[in-house]
Amino acid sequence: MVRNPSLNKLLTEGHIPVKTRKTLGEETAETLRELILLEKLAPGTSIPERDLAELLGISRTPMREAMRLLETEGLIEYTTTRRPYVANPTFDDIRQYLAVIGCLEALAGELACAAATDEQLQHIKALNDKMQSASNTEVVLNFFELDMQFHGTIVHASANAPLIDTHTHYNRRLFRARFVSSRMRLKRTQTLSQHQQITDALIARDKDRTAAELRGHIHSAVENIKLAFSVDKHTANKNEEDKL
Amino acid sequence: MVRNPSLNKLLTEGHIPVKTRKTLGEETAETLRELILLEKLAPGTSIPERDLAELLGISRTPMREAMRLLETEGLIEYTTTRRPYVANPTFDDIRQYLAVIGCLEALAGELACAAATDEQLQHIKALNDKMQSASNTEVVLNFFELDMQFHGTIVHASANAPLIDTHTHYNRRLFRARFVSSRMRLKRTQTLSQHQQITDALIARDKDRTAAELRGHIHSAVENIKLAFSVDKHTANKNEEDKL
DNA sequence: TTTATCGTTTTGGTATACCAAATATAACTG
DNA sequence: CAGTTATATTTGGTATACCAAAACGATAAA
Repeated sequence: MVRNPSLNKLLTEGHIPVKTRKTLGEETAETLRELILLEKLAPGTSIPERDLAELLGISRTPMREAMRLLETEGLIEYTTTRRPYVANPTFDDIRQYLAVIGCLEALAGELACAAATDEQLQHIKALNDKMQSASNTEVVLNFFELDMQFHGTIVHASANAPLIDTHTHYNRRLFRARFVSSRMRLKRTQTLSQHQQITDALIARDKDRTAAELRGHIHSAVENIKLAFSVDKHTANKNEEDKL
Repeated sequence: MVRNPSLNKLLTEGHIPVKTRKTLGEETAETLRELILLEKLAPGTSIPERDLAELLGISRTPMREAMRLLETEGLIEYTTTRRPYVANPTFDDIRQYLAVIGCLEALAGELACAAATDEQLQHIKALNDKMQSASNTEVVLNFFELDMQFHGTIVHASANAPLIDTHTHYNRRLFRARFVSSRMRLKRTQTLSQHQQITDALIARDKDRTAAELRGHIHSAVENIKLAFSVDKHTANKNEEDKL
């Protein structure tokens, strides 16, 4: 806190938004996360603490902290002898993640029906509109970004902090899978119509319908990713053969 | 790994269950967690790294690691100036946790209907039977233990590792609340009848009914904890007054 | 050629030292 | 005496050193 009593009072009363300072380890976690999600660090890569710390010009202490953080997020795993490496989830892992995130988003949708402000609903609607109209003209990455934002905004509208937090974690584990899936534009019309249904249900503040729509949406995400996964593995194997 | 190739083969083929060695930080996290859940470290208590490390006879490094772990579990929080203290959730926080854990358990119940082995279902039934018959004779703590086991076993039967993990985390955040609630034996007959319904639905492997029963069960947990919370706060205030 | 053995190097775990920021304490001033 | 300022102490963040375990590599034996 601040020494000055009168200033301190201001802070205590919460008029000024105070954000806790970020530690070097947390910042490192962010850059590490980006490296992993953008596949600068490919799945399965082993990541010795020293090398990575040196690479980023920091000591091992905050690097370890960052790696521990990413471990709880499921982006980094450890061998039985505690050697860290970038997680490389199987399709079955991903299906499990999706089962959970589906249930989380359904809950979020339910809560959002009661808790969302009109502004938030308008924002969701705006995102949906943008996706609907721009689906053909926009480049793939933008569409993907919009998709993530759409879901994220719904979850935020639930106003349930731990739910938002847990959702974020699962989203990170699924980032690559969703990205790959989105890249191949599978069933985009289906995706768009589902988004439309979700948006409508939300604006009507219809809990059950919103939850059901979100559940169905994630359910078809499983199918899309399954397809994307098999294609991806196939090309990966071809590359392997090329190397041999 | 092991140096000997033939031994190594055994390990790789997974015939021998290999558990990754626990680090001192993780062990410390466990003891710390116990200290917090058993209120040896009361909610709100500030916990300086050095003191606590010295208390447990270890250096600050693993202690920091442990505290970081408990932070992600929500048992430890940090002030804006990064001073750690034992989390002290409000009733509203707890309600938010319960909303999430309710949805998680409902999902687990659904999955368990398809994934559970007959042995697991029998185990769940056995736990329920034990609670039903022993509810009057057993001491409070045993009843509480059985209750936790009952729910935990259902979640495990879902065979969804990340779900189990996330559920464990939320359970820890709710441990004290549930314990306090359980201690005052509110609506125990209701609890027992709900457990019976859940067990029946599970054994019938009826997804929808299981999910619905679990949802309802958690919903009444909110009511119980709400009541317990107000009583607890009241006595706490009385104690405060006693001190003055 | 394959497999076991031994010495070397790498790597994660832990303890410790140091610093800057934050807190507590004392001195001071209106 | 309330409130400010200056000083001392505590505390968390980071870097670094050291150790034991693990991985590596070369050599020897079957």
